[in-house]
Amino acid sequence: MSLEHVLLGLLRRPASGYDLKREFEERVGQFWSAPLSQIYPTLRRLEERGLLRSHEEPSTRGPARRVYERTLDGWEELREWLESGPVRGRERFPHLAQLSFLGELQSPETTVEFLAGLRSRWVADLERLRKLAATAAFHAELGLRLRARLLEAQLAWADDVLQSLQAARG
Amino acid sequence: MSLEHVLLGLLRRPASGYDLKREFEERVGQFWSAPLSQIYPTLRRLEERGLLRSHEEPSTRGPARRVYERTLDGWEELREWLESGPVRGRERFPHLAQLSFLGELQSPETTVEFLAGLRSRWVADLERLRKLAATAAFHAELGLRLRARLLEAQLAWADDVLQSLQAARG
DNA sequence: ATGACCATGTAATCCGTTACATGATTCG
DNA sequence: CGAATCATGTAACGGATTACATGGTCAT
Repeated sequence: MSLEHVLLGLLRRPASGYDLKREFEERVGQFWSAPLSQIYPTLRRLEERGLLRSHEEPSTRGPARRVYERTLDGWEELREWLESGPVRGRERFPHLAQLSFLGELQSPETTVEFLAGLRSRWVADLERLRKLAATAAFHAELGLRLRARLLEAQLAWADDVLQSLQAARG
Repeated sequence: MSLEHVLLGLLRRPASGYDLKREFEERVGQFWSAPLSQIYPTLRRLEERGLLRSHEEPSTRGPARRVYERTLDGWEELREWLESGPVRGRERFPHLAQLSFLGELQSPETTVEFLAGLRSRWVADLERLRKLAATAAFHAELGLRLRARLLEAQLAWADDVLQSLQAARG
């Protein structure tokens, strides 16, 4: 499983499940996310397997915090994962599947609207990203730069297609 | 669920589960896939819900084929899905998560190897894609063109990063 | 007092993958 | 005879999402 590895990766310093949820969004939010209801049990499992250890700490407000840290075995596991080369991800792009069926609707306006919707979403994403990218460490920044390039490529494609659709209609 | 919608979308003409598996690879293989073991029960469920209907047909070889086709309700469901605008996909890019942790290894060679691995994978993907793109209908071709652009952007990024890493090491 | 934030979790359900099981036909 | 292709499915497991449940603190 990758979530386990991602959690190990995020645990550079001791942190609670709640902390990790935030770290998640800050450090890998652009390419991964998980709800607390998945994080908590996963941390437990990692502890059972000896890859993490934990202790309770009082909280300034709210219930006691269970703070996790990597064990040596946990670090080993992470290192192996990182050294095993890039994980092959089977990505799903449901919107592209939609696009390939839109022809059946015989409605150019719907296709145009659809593309315009994608486009404006990507513009918003790119904007958010640019704000993030200002403050980021090297390895983290690599991922953000890629995300930016991908979004730019997507925008170029959308513009392209929209133009050719409009040209076809006159 | 999107798999249900994708199956509805693929069913332009009556087809068996086995047929659909192929259609899948031909028409949306670049952005979606599903094993037969998921396709069969899903078709059943769609039939129970009245979105598909089926009948058996003898096969030239092998067991009888169960051939499905969309009902009016099925077509309605598909149309609504397509008209509801682009599906927001929560994409996971485990390799980018890996990348953001690689810094902790303090080993530039590992990072370089990692990137080189990604790069060569993408080169292979792009090559396969170019062969496909020669023969494709308009709406299908849109998706392939986007895929190509994305792969190109990824390659440009990889080259960029590799170069700057090598420059940093001299 | 109301709502946001801190902090933990369980349960139900769904989606997806892998493994297993079966058997006929055709081509080399 | 063996491998590939046609054709169907079930079962077990694992991963992810959504809903549910609880309760304290702090700022307005």
